[in-house]
Formats: sequence, C-alpha cells, structure tokens
Amino acid sequence: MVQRKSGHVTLLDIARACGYSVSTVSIVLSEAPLSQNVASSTREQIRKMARHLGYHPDAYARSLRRRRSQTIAVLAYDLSDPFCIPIVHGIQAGLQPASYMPLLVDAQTQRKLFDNYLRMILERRAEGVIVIASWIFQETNLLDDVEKNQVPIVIVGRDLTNRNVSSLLVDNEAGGALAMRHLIELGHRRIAIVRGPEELFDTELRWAGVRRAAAEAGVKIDPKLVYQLPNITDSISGFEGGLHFAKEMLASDCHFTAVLAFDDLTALGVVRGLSGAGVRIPEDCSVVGFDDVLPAAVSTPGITTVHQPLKEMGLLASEWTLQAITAREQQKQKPVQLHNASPELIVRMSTARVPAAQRKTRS
Amino acid sequence: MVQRKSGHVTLLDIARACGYSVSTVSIVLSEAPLSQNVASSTREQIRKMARHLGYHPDAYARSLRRRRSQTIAVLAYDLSDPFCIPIVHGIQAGLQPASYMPLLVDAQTQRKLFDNYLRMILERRAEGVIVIASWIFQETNLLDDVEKNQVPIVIVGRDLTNRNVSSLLVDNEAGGALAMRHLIELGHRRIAIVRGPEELFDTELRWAGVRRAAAEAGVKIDPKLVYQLPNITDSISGFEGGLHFAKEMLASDCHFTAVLAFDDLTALGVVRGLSGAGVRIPEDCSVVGFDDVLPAAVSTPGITTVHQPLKEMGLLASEWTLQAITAREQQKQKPVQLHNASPELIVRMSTARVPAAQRKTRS
DNA sequence: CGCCAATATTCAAACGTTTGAATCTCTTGA
DNA sequence: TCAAGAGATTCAAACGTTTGAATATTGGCG
Repeated sequence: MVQRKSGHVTLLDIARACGYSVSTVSIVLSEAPLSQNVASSTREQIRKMARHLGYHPDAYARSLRRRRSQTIAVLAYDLSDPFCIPIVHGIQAGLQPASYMPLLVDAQTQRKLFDNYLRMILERRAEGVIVIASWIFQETNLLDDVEKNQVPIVIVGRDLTNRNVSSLLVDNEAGGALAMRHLIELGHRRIAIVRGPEELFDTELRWAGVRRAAAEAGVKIDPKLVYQLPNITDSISGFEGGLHFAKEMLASDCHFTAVLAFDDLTALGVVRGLSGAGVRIPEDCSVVGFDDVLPAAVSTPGITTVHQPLKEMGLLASEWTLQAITAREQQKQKPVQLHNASPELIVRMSTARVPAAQRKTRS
Repeated sequence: MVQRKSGHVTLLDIARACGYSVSTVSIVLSEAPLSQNVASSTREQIRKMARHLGYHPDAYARSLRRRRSQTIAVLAYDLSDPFCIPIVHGIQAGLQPASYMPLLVDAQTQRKLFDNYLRMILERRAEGVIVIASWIFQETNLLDDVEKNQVPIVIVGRDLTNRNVSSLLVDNEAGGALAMRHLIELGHRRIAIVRGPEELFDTELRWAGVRRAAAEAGVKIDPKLVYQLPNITDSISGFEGGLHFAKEMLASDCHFTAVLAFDDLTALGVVRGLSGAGVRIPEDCSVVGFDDVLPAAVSTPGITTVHQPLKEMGLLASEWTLQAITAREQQKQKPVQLHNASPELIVRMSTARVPAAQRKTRS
C-alpha cells in the first residue's frame, strides 16, 4: 500500500496510479451522473485500483464540498437508563436506509457534558438533532443555539411544542390511568402511590391519569398513602426511593394492598422493600410500574407495567427529522408536530386480585 | 443574524462584520500562538462579534486542514446489553479531558450494520477505534481495513493480542473460580452449571476456572448437571436459556442445591424458572451470576454475582488509544498490551448456606 | 535621518473532494 | 472538406479553515 503523509489514500493517489485526472476518478467513485459517459474500461480500472489501495473517501473533504454532513445527532440524557436504548434503536433503524450516520452522545445527566456535546454537535454540522429528554431540559434556552443555526430539532420524552419543537412522548395521562384502572379492577381500594420527582414533567401527567381513573371508579386515594420521589441523582435513585418508601409504608399504620410506582425501577425498589419485610408479591400486595424496561421483564416476579412504544417513537423521530431536512432544502417549512403515543398495559406477575380476607380491612 | 447560503456563520462573516481579514479572525478564535501579538482591542472585538453571530468553527474544514478529526470511534456490539454501558461511560470519561469526541455506534449484533459502520468510521477518519467485542468478531479480518489505514485499535472483552491488537478483558478464569469457590464455601456440593454459548470465548475460560475451583476443593461436577446455552440470538436470549434449563433441571431426577449461571441474565432466568416451581431462592437453592449488570442488582433477591470493573476497563481503553495516537504522531510504535482485570465477588441475596437437611442428599 | 526590531495584520497556499464549464477526439452526415 | 454533435476526459474554482511567509505600521536608537 502506498504511504502518504496523511496516512490515507486520496483521489490523487488513485489518479496518479492509473493515469487519469482527479476529476475522472472522483466522478467514477462517487457515481456522479457524469459517470455514465466515462468509458466502462476506465471505470473498471479506476474501481479496481481504488479497491486495491484501500481507498475510503474522506468524509470531511466531501462534506465540506457538498455542504452536507450526512449526520444526525442523537443527544441522550443518560444511556445507562434502559429507557433510552430502545429509542436509540428506533432512530438507528430509521436513519439506516437514508444512509445517515447517527452521532450518538450520552450526556450522563451532567449539564456540563450536555453543553459540551451540544457545541460539538454544532461544530460537526449535524443536519438535525434528536434529543432524548428529561429534567435536564428545564432551562431549554440551551437549544436556542441549535435553532439559531437552523438545525431541525425533534425531542422525545417531553412536550416542547410550545417552544416550537416537534415532540414525541407517551400519553402519560392515559398510562397513569391504565395502571390505576388495572389495580382497581383487581379489587384494590387501598392503593399507595409513589409519585415521580417534581422536576419531571411526566410526574404531574401520570398523577392526573391516576386521579382520573380513581375518580371514575369512585375510589378514594388516601393522601397518607401518597409519596413523592426526590429529584434524580443517578440512574439507580428510583430504585432506592422505592425501597425507602416501601419501608416507610410498612412503618406507618396505614393499610394498603397495592402500590402504584412511578416507574419500573421504583417498582423494583418497592418489591425489594416489601419482600424484605416478608410481604409476598403479589399474594399480599400488588405492585405496578411504568416504562417496561428490561429489568422489569427479567426480575421475579415480572413487574406488571405500562409499556411505552419507545422503538416506534424513535423511528418516528428519525423520520420527522429527515422530513424536516428535506423540507428545509426545498425552502419549505415543516410544521411543528406532536405525537402522543398510546401506552399499553403489560400484565406480568406482580399484580393479582386482592385477597378476600383483606378486602374490607381498614387501617 | 446574518443568513448565508450555507446556513452557518463562517470566519468570513465575522471578518467582514468587523473589518479584519479571515486570517486574523482565525488566529484569534482558534487561539493560535500568533494571537499573542494581535492587539487586545482587536481580540476583544472579534470575540464579541463571534459570540454575537453565534459562530461555531466548522469541524469539517478544520479537520481537513489540520489533518486531525479529534474523534475516536467506539464500536459496541450491542448497546442494549447493559454490559456495554459502563464501558462506554469509562471511555467517555477518559476522552473528555483530551477533548476527543467519541463516535459511538451500535452494531446491534448485526454483521451488516457492523460492516457498514466500520466503513463510516474509516471515512470519518477516526483517529482510533475502540471495539466492545463479542462473538461478532469470530472472523476478525474485518479489522484488517482499519489496520491498513494505520488506525490504532483497542478491543474490550476479548483477547486479540495474538492478532496484534491491544486487549482488555476481565480474568474470566479467576471469575469462574471465584463464583464456584463461593458456592463450595457455602457448603454446596451438587452444583448445576449453565455454560455460555459455544461462540463466546468467555465460556471456555470461565468453565476452566469453575473446574479448577472444584478440583481444588475436591468437589466433583456431575456431567448431568452441566448445561450449555445455545448461540445468542438477541439480548434477552440468556434469560430465556436460563429459564428453559431451570425447568429441565427440575424435570430431571438429578438433585442439586445451587446453580452457577454463565451471566446475570441467565441467572435471572434460572431464578424465574425455579421460583415458578416453588423453589425458594436462596433457601432451597442458591444461584450465582456473572457480570454484575443493573438487572441483577435491582431484582429481588439481588443476584450474587462476579463483578467486572467495566468502567475502569473503558477508561483504560481510552487511555491506551490516546497513547497510541500520540505514539504514532512521534513515529514511535506502542507495544501491544493486554490487561486482565481482576473480577470481584459481589455477594447479594441469591446465595446461602446449604440447608443441613439437604447436605447429604443424593439423586 | 535611516535602520532595526517589535508589533499588528494580511497573503496565499493547502487539506481532499465535487461539479459546471471547458477541452479534446472522434464519428457522421451534408 | 468541414461543421455538428457525441463521447471521453480535464480544468479550475469552491467549500471553511489554518499557517508559514510576507507586508505594513510603529517606536526607539545610534
């Protein structure tokens, strides 16, 4: 292999090696329209040489010239949250056929990293940005810079349509109601609720759904059985919160037959806490989660939960982004969209009919 | 904001806006050595204008000129495997201070995707490649192209030093022995083993460690209690395998008091299978896993497992890669290295002393 | 007054690719 | 014989940045 100072094979190397100009080589290898009137013998020769030398076009030079990076940035708030992964998969699936490269970055719930990566994304001229969101976006002026540079944004996991950003999220209200209705239908009346952290937008919405379902069934929620998770510190803090509140529930003299947890990790924490005190799940107490992440599926008992169609949402997010890019090319404006995905109840083994003996018990 | 055809603010825009040449602006904004003799008033003016216009240097133009992409590719075989995430975090932590950008790609255990992304990585002129490996690398000639282009490679999760690639992995043999010894010390003698899939290199090594520990303690492994997982189809297949074999164990007339599973997901499958038949963990049967991934920590009972220092390995991988890059710059050659990380036993709740009643039981 | 050395700024070429326009070489038909 | 066209290939400029060399503007000193 020929060694050039840059260490990479260029068009010039190939041109010299087979006696044509750089233009011809470029036209052949990039399969430009002009290549149809390059002699087929020439074409063959050039292609063979390119393969032989191990040529790979330089994405930097190409993007600079074409003014296209063929890149879409995916900014996840925390990849260690199993929640993000299916979304990323959906996005990748959507980008693949369009031969766009996802520029995947993990902010690890750190504001500093987030800013840093956002800058890098801008510098790398991503043609679009998909943000997988959480509380980290309380102050969304961060995205101003992206908007200034006219880069289309789509956000997953939060509604930012009021800030002119297309958004995809699960219908949290409906999901909360789904979970609550499930417990009520199983005969539960004394239901403990672990609400999410205040900083999360999902919290209020799910809570609204829970109350609606309760109201519709004429079930009262005892305020003494309502708990609220503290703000998130790391990806496991939901679990610890659930564990902590389970112990608190048991310590209080307040009777309950089911727990509706904010998310799956919290539910798993609750299960741990209750089990530790000898409470059997689901015989003595039902537990329901939210999200349907991997740990909920593989634990024993499997956690009954509200599934979010994350992969589908990711797929749609990538499609919207691509559409916005082509729209911008044609000087058109793609309207801001909102997708409220329908959640689905996944019944596993952590919920059961309330035992007859307990049905009338009061604290 | 000024609108240019490319949609991005360039040095020329700033130069025109404040009446200096492109060179001066570049020198100031890139903080080149020459900038020390640019009048400080000029500096201030240029910087202010850059901020005002929302300038971000074009990474493509810059990399093209500097012949440096400031990028290191991280090629993970499957991000939905919780195993990968801590490694990625470690890598990111190592790359951050060097202001290198990780180009994170997820092959989703698909060969086609893998090839595709490898090509893209080469085109994007990554200065180094870190591969988080698995069976997908059986035929490693894929990496030849990377080597041809003199891009340093480091591999995590497999020993490829015989192919001249620096490698980091956990000491699987020691880990296997650790798990086995733990069970033996708890008094278990009838131990079922679920070996990993044949295609994984880890399988043989862990198995060797298990046998060594057994031999050292004078414990016999009953071949009828040894199972082997089929090859991996997706990220949850370990769980299903464990579930399946647990049922098989129970169906056979072979007595056992503990199960040593290939990894955590398998262990969780085993727990599910045994629990379903009324076997209590750990009172009636102990279960031990391997890897220490999130689901093992948050399930109930928490799974006793062998921890891999994944984050540290990721960190070291990034450091090695950076070293290899600087070595190459100085025309030096960095020798191929191998790191065998020490595993650590994490005792949770899925293992316990064998009950006295069962100690002498035979099938 | 002329010269030197800072100090401050600009020129121009280069990185590797793409592409509209230009050139060159044939063939063909009038 | 020559113009017209088609076919094959090349020219040259451009994308946005960096940087060694060059230029212009000072002030200081002999």
